[in-house]
Amino acid sequence: MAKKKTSIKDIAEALGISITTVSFILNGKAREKRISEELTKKVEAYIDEVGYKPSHLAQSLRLGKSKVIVFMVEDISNQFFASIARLIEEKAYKNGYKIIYCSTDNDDEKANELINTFRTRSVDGFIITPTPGLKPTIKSLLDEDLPLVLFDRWMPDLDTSYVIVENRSSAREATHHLISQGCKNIGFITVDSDQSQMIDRMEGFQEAIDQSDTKAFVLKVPSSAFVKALIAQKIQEFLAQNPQLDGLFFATNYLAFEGLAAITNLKKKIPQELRVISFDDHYFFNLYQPGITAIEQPLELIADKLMESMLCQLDKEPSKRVLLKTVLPNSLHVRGSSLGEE
Amino acid sequence: MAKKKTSIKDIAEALGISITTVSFILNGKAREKRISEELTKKVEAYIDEVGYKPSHLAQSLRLGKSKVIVFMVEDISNQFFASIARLIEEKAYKNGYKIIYCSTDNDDEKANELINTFRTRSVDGFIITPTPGLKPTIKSLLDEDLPLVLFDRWMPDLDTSYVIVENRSSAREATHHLISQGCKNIGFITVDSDQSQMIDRMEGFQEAIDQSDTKAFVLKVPSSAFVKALIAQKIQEFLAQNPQLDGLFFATNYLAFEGLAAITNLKKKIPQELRVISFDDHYFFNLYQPGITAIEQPLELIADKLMESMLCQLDKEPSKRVLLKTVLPNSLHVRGSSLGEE
DNA sequence: TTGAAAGCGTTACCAT
DNA sequence: ATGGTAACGCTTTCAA
Repeated sequence: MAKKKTSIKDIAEALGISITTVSFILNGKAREKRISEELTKKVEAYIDEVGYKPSHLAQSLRLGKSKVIVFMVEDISNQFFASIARLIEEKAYKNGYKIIYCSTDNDDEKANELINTFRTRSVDGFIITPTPGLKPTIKSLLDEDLPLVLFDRWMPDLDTSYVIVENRSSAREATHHLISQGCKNIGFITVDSDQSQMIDRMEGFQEAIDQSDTKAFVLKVPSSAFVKALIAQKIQEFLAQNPQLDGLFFATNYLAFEGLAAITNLKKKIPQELRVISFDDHYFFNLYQPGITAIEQPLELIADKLMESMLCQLDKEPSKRVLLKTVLPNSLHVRGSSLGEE
Repeated sequence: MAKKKTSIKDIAEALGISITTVSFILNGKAREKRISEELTKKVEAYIDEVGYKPSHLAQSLRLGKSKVIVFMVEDISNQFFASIARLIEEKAYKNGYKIIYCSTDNDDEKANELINTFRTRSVDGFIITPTPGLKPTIKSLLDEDLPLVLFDRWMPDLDTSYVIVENRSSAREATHHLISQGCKNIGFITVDSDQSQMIDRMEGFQEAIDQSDTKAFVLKVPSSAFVKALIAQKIQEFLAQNPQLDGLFFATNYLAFEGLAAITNLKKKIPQELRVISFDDHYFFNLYQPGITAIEQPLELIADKLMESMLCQLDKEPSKRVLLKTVLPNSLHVRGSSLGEE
């Protein structure tokens, strides 16, 4: 079929008019440039006929904008990130943007490399879940005035736009809930990392503990142990070593998944022997028997704010950009797993 | 900081040499073009110093390849597609390709629009989970010699590269398994759609039924009912109307999720009263009590083959491309949910 | 051993 | 009311 792609030049030649005229018509400037109705119609008809589509590449090169946003997360296959990906996709396409994704695995080196691949001005903006080691790179992005929104975590000493949730207060509230259900010895299971969201959750937990006469036990699963089987094993050991535990708070859902496996292995009854709660609600928690109490992040809102924060940078001059900083509330879904017997 | 981006021209000027020379050195052709060691070193040092990165955009325009692959699936937030996304990402980046994703929602019109957005030669290849209505568009992609790999489903009367799994035989095998566990009345729950993979699964189910003295009950959830709550309701009605059912085969995992909720609502015991099996294994199935027997698609292999099929088209001349057609085997994970009492 | 220049497909300024 | 043309940043052929 169509061997050679039609270009604006071909159209101009075929119709015996100039490239400029075609371009104007294509860009809806026919009126403005006072090109005759008649010619406009003719050109439009021809464009339709040959099915011409302008080259994004050439447009990007010329205009200096690629209409591409990079969505750089820890792991795109993680349900949380995948859901956000789905939600921002809609909004992005609606605004003429496409999304390139990539996963960092929380690996600084890999993340740095990826950012450097993209900063090659082939990309208009970055949405990133940063790791602490990314600070210099993020800073350089900022220096280059590249639109940037951090999410899930942020960098307290960098002036960036971000969308995060109230990790600390939600963790505190959830811990209070466990305490109110009669827990006296609560285990907090988190990852051994200094990502801001994890630190905040841990602090919220500690705050609640400090305000009560509950005992706290903390397990930080080393990120080196990040093979599923190993996580489960670590948790199982932790549970076995602390038989007095009557409550368990997982800092994120994939830890909870492994934890549930461990609990099942140990034949502990939820919630009778162990009350369980997790950060990051998941479809699964609702289906599990008993339902797992969880803190739900407002996905839709996060996605909304993410794109809003991005778009409001994309349009404007670097000088008069507004860096939206959003902190969103979560909601606690109380299900069977955390209820004390009454 | 760096206000103006450095271009190859800036480098040439700064060093008082020509653009060509810089370009040659950048592209590792210094040797080949016999540019002096000395100059090469100098240029490389300077490039390092100013942190120059070539513009992908300009390169793409010049070379006619964007090094971008579109990954167009039904729904990127679906765990299956998200997992594949994660796996092909690795291979793509390793080969210098980036991935733009988009979700079709199985909506022909939306999918068509998306494809047309991309065919604008800003993209080097397409990986697509097609819907039947996409045939003309896919055909036109083929006509334009755009590298294309279908997956999850295929289009029997189109000569394309694809990666699919053995839906029919796996469904047959799974059904046989249910029968061997004593099921006499098996319900098959699928979506009302003519996607090839769903048809194949259904046929596999029927084949097994036909070879036995088992009775089959089929529920096709209308895609119009695709709100989660509605799916669950449809399934619940189906179960209530067919109390004789002693086995249930879900054609895909999200149906199973809703089905499990329905079963829980009806207080049916798995597997004592109802043996359950699902297509598309999921992390969740292993954790659920009892474990849900499921057919697992070989994700890694699918991703491997997907990129292999893509890359082997990307490199070659349209005329001498090989269209890889891959059909991969699944594996049945037997868990508690399908075991007959003995 | 190096350089000039054409060209990829656009847009937009400046002419006419 | 239209058209010529430079420029976006790069690769590559041809010349020197």
